[in-house]
Formats: sequence, C-alpha cells, structure tokens
Amino acid sequence: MNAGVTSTRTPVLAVSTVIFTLRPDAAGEMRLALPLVRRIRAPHQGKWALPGAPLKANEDLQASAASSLLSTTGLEPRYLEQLYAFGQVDRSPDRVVSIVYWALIGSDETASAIESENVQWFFADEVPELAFDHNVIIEYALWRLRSKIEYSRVALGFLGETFTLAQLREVYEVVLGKRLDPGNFRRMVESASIVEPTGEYLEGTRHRPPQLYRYNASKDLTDPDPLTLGTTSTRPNARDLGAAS
Amino acid sequence: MNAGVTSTRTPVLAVSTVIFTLRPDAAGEMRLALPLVRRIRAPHQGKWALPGAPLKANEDLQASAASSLLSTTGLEPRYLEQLYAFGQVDRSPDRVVSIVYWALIGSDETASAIESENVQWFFADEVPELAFDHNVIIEYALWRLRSKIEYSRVALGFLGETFTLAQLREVYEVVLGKRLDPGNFRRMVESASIVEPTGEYLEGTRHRPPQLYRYNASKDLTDPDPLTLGTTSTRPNARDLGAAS
DNA sequence: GTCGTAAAAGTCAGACTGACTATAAGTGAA
DNA sequence: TTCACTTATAGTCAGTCTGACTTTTACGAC
Repeated sequence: MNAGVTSTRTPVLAVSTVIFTLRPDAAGEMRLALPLVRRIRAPHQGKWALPGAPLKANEDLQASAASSLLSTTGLEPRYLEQLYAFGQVDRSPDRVVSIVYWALIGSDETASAIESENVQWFFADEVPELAFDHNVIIEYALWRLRSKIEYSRVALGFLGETFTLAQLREVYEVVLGKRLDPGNFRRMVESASIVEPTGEYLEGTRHRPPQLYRYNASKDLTDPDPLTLGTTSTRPNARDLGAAS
Repeated sequence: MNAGVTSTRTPVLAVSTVIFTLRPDAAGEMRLALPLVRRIRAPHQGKWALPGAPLKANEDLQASAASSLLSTTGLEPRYLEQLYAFGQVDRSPDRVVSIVYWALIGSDETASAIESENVQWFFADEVPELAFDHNVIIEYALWRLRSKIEYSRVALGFLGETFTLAQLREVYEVVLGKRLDPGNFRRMVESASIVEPTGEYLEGTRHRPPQLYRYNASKDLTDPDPLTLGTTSTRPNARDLGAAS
C-alpha cells in the first residue's frame, strides 16, 4: 500500500461546476438534469463526479469554472454564479479546496454537449453515489436554485431568447416541484416586469397562439458577483420589517 | 526593483473574516463597526486589512477563519458564515485566493478584543482605503448582512443571552439604517416566534421595565453551512409565486 | 359552424403590512 | 404622595398581496 498520502499536504485549489438544465424523461415530463463526468484517475477512479479542474495560475475563478466546463462537457452556461467553497480536511485524501460554481443552460443549448461513456446526463433526483462530497454539493446547489428562483430571475437561464409564459411557468413548476396557477403566475410575472411581450405569437399550436416574451434586463441575469456590487440592485422581493416612515 | 513577482505563480489560499459588531460613536449613537489589522509585511505593508491568515493544511475553512480571527483580534464570534471566495488574478501581486467569512459578535463580547496600534475598530461607513480588494469585500459583507437580517435571525448575533425587544429593534434599525415602528416590530417578532420571553424584566431603567427575551432555536443561528444541509430549514419568509393547491 | 383547448382577464375572501391610536406600568421630580 | 414623563404593550384600520376560482377570448381541428 501507498502509506504516505496524508491530509497534511499544502492545500490545492480546484474549481467545479454544477450545471442544471431541463430535459424530458422517458414519459415526456420535464425534469431537472445535470451532466456528470467519470473520473479517470485516483482517487475515486471510475466514479461519477462534477466537471471541474485545478485552478490555473492565470485564470480568474469564474473563467476557470466556465473553461473547465466547456472543455469537459462542451457546455456554455447562460447563468453562472459562485456557490460555495468546500474545504473540509477529510473530503479528499489530498487536501483539496473546491470552489464550486452553479450554472443554468437552456435545453436548446445542450445540443453541443459532449456525450460519451464518460460524460452523461443524470436527472437531479437520480444522481448516483459520486466521488468526494459531490452529492452534498449537488444537494446544496439544488437548494440554492430552488431558493433563488423565488426572488430572482434565474429561471430565465433555462430558456431561450423568447418564450411563452407557459414555458416560463413550466420552469418554475419543475424546479419548485409543484403546479402553479396560470392566472396568478401571469399576474406575478407582469407585476414584477420580469419579462416583456415581443408582440409576436408562437405558431403551430393546437389552440390559441400564446404571446412570446423576452426578458427586460438580461443584465440582471448574469454575474451577481460581488465584483459587480455597485451595479447590483437589491432583491425585488426583499421585505421590510415593521418599517416606519 | 524586484522584477520577478508575476501573477502566474501557483495559487495560494488565505482565509479572512469580516466581523461586525455594534458600538456607540462619540455622540452615543450605535453604529456598525469592524476590526481591521495593519499589514506588517509587503505587499501593502502598513495599510489596514481584514484579519486573516493562510489556510493551514490540517484545518477546515471555518476553523481557519475562527482561529486566525482569534489570534489576530482576540474575538470569538457568535455567528460565522462563509461569504465568498475572491480570486481575481490581479487582486494581489501574488496569486492569492481569499476565502472570506463574515461574522457577528455582541458588543458585550468585544471586551476581550485586542486593541493596539495595529488592531483597531472602524465604523463601517468610515473604513479607510484598505489593502488588496478588501474595501469591495466589506461592501459585499455589508450587503449580505443587510439582506440576511430581513429574512433570518442573524440579528441575534449582535446580542447577548437575553435582551429586550427594544435592543433587538435597535440592531435592526442600525443595520437597516431606518427607524422601525415598535408595535409592528413586536408583532413581527412574535409571529415569527424568533424569540421567547424569559419572564424576567430588565431593571434600572427610568421607566416601565421591559421584558427580557431569549432566542428559541439558537441552533438556527449558527452554521448555515451546506455541510449541515439536512438540518437546515427553509427560510421563514420564502414566498410562493402564484402557488396552487 | 361547432367543439375543444389553452390564453388571458377578472373576481373575491383572507392574510399581511405600515401607520396610527390607546392604555399600562414603571421612575424621578415636585 | 402625586404628577409628569417615558417606554412597553395592545389594539385599530385601510391598503396591498395572495391563492383559489370563474369568465371570456381566440385560435385549430373537425
């Protein structure tokens, strides 16, 4: 046995990404899915893991997340945000601190995805046992997605340039795991002016053609990094507590 | 000149902490304050900076934040949570990725604080020009504190074991920078059952003695780490969007 | 034309919020 | 002892938001 691998080595930095999309299952139901890659070296060789790579010396963190994601899965996310830095001493035989990003991509943009024996899509509720603490990481990313969809516009990260309200609602329904009332959803979306109508209508439906929408401020969707703090507005739904005056 | 220091060295990991407390200014007004330490070596020698230290090989991230905070400032925070990992290539002449924590401590617990020529308290709105990107980091920590106080119980991190509703309200007022209606504040706090009355009353006031409260679930206050995900409840104020059934 | 379907608009009662008023319970001063 | 003062505590009320529900509209298929 190789006895020397202790956890007291100088910490190494890696950047990984949890990237979600929506895909239909066998029954045609839309479900949350994410790509995993098979580890090709020890530790945990052969197990599935999040896409990622060691941090390069001349690369910013977010750029590192994007580039390692692109090179291992072929995906370029529409939304990308830092999730958390995982650094428990015992999370790997080596001392690895993983700075994890989470990302969203539209179903229509996953066509370019690499799919092979070593890169595959999994439904979020059918993730196998992964390498390291990656199962915990995915759980946390899911929690963050579900929380954030309620007060921000991240849902748009799943959709293309234009979309119908029914499509947008479906995103919410899949992520939150419950049905939403179409009327109330429309009211919410319109009052929050998250999106605006394009004036065009979707054709080819079996019924009245739904209006197409686009989002107003695509800026708001990307890069909520503290690095852009000055330009970030406060959350739309933030409430006051017993405010006076 | 030393010409060789490029930013392409292998990344180094540091852990720093923004720790807030409430202290009275000269006029007796409570204000947000935080301790800074003077850098004793290059780069940015002599400038003020956040307390921190390189990550030790055998220390978890949060433990590293706590221990470096204790050794440089003498403070042991009541609330400690990861803030963000800062890793821009150009944020330091060396390549340093800083995993930053943010913390709260009660005014009554800052007595043990080291104060010297090289460790001093600053009001949050009077922070001088700091080393590295630490000004940006503090801005972000402030934003996070103000956001989080609205939907969580972090405010309790500023207070001792027991407190009056007026004291709790003052924390909110200072952090949010606006006055709150006492009656509405009481209603909010009671309906959210954030705290419970102890049955005791504060003495020595010039008026009717206010009841003392303590918090219900001190568990909820500490460690919102994803590492404890299973036990974390969802946010109390999280709202649904046009939910049906 | 009629039917079926989903879009889009409207209704309504209950909960919540912010502003405000009223009462109660102490201390210090007269 | 009594009064004045301050703050705790309780209550009121109108406006807004929310979830459930109903109605109307506009299209394709037949």
